[in-house]
Amino acid sequence: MNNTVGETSLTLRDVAAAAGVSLATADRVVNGRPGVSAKTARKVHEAVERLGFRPLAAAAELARARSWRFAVMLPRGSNRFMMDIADNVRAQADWFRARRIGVEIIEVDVFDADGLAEALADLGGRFDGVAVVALDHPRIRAVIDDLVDGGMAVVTLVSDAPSSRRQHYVGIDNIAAGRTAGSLVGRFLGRQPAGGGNGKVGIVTGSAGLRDHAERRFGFGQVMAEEYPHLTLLTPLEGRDDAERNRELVRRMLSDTPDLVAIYNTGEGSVGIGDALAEAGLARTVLCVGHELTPATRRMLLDGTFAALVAQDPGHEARSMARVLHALVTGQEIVAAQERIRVQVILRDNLP
Amino acid sequence: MNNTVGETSLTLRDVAAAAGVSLATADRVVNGRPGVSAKTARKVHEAVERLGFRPLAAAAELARARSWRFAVMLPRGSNRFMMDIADNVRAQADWFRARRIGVEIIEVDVFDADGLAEALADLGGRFDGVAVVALDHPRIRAVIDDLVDGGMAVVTLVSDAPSSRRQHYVGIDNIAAGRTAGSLVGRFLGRQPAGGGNGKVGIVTGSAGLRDHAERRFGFGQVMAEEYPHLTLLTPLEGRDDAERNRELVRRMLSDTPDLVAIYNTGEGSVGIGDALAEAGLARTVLCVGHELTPATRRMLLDGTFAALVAQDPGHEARSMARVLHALVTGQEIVAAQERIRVQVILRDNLP
DNA sequence: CTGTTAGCGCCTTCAC
DNA sequence: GTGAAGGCGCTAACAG
Repeated sequence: MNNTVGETSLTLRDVAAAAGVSLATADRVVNGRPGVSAKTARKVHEAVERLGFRPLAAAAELARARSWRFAVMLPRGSNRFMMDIADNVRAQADWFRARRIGVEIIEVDVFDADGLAEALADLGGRFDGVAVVALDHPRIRAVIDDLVDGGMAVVTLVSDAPSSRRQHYVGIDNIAAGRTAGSLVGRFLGRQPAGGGNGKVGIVTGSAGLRDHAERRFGFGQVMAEEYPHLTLLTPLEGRDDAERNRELVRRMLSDTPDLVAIYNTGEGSVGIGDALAEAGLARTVLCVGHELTPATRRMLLDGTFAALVAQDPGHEARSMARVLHALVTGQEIVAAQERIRVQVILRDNLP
Repeated sequence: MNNTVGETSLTLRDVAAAAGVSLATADRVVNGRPGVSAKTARKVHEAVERLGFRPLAAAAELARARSWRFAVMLPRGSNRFMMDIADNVRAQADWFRARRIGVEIIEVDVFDADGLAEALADLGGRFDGVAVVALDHPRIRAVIDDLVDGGMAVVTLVSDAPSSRRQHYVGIDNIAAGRTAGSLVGRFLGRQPAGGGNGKVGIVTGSAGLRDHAERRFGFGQVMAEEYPHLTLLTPLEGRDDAERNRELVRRMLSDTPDLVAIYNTGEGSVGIGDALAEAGLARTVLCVGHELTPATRRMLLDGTFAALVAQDPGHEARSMARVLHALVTGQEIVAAQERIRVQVILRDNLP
């Protein structure tokens, strides 16, 4: 076991000397640029291995002397979580500037695939990289693939388009997130239902068409069916992530379902659910689990209206997006473990 | 709302010109070095503000042309979690090398305050920064303060020494971690005890003297007393984080306590608990919550022996330690949000 | 296919 | 207290 990490500075010049070639040739080999004979390349590679050379990132960055332009496409005028992402991107201004990266945040209407597709296509040529909250739609896939073909680095953010050739997805596994919510609901209710009856579980979702919400519902349903068959899932109600609509939906749900024991919200607008429960005097009686940490959900976690939240960290996502795009355009390696976005469980006790 | 982040390259030379001074003077002001009159400094600061200048990190790093030495002090021959930290430090070899940082991992006997103190004192002068799994002990505090006075950057890792003048703590809030474990146990058991009796909760801990374990027990006890008074906590048993000892303790606990409903392990060696329960045919009957994700706890989470784990991410901690030490020695800013180590809740469904 | 050379933006002597 | 000049390690023109 070697306990010393990171050796003393060894420069490309040393490698070139060891391989008996010029600096420029060594550089070409190390960076995989063309114009070097196989034999020479081998000599250089060997020297690199033998000496254990790693280029100094700072010198490479400085010498490259070029700047980058990234675009971040977020859903227009939407929910708090997306605003958090945007804020976290802005909070990285210094980080970007220190790397000569200019970032433009572009707002688009995500629900409209054609609009998103056009806005994306419009980016071609003007940017070196894009992060986009995607829709898994044939048109979107096609545009993403065109951009990638055009040499642009493309990462999807929060909502993936797995069928496209995007280089990376910055976001959580939404099926796992749904399963996690399911286990929390199931375990918190207890395996033996207390009240005698078997209990109904209501589901509030943003829109049946959004991939992330659909995946969460799927994961949630899986766990319920496998592990908690005594609980009955009600038909999901679509509130479009809007608190007001959610409140109306839950009001009706409460009057229609006397044996409602829990509610799971796959998206935003949880505060409407809390309000409806409070009106009915059922806060802390009906178990609630939702997604994402916002001022509203934090408050409802603290006052017990929500028992738990399943969340992703917008700060981590914004930073990961920046690092990944930067690594992609500069040809650096991506540290997979660092960029894996965790499915977090937040209780009142581990609120950050 | 400004949607463009990170402007075009502006160099120190531009700032110097705008302020009507030389490059060297502008540099002195920007880096807070002495030898500049107040009036000149003001002119430069003003130009920096007006133009919105930020130094290019890569150029600064390259020009500084100096290397650093960091030491990482970990408990000797200890548990899996510490090995994970060490592995993650080694996995960053490239990151360190790219910044001219040499890292030495030093193993010490943590339980021995005098030995740790000596080993730490021994570092003076030989390193620019240290990360240490600390003991909150007067001697340790004194040595840390001496090192800091001597110009060394000191961060505590996993276990803090809050009374010292260490610049940063890389680790979780252990009271919050204990509270989180308490809420999980309480909620998973159900507010109304099912079996008629009120139920006993066993506690296995590493050593009463370790600050992190003590804090976890404290947080756990708080939640139990406040929220689940119907549950009775048994006296904590010390198994020194050893699986074999833990197995013995739990065997005895099971025969002494017929109405045992749950076990909380504040430390390592959870596998011994699982073994004892399996022998008694009580796995998945007695609820278990423990700490840290290892191959053993992962397996027991998957087979249902453990219901949940409260964890911290050793990869995040190793990277955070590296970034923080680097920022401290190079005088860069620390991104607090990025370095906050989260108290994670891991269920079978959100296993990474 | 290979080598030479002039910077990238900042920091650090050294001289004034 | 201030300025001039060289160099950090690598890249990208340009020659050869």
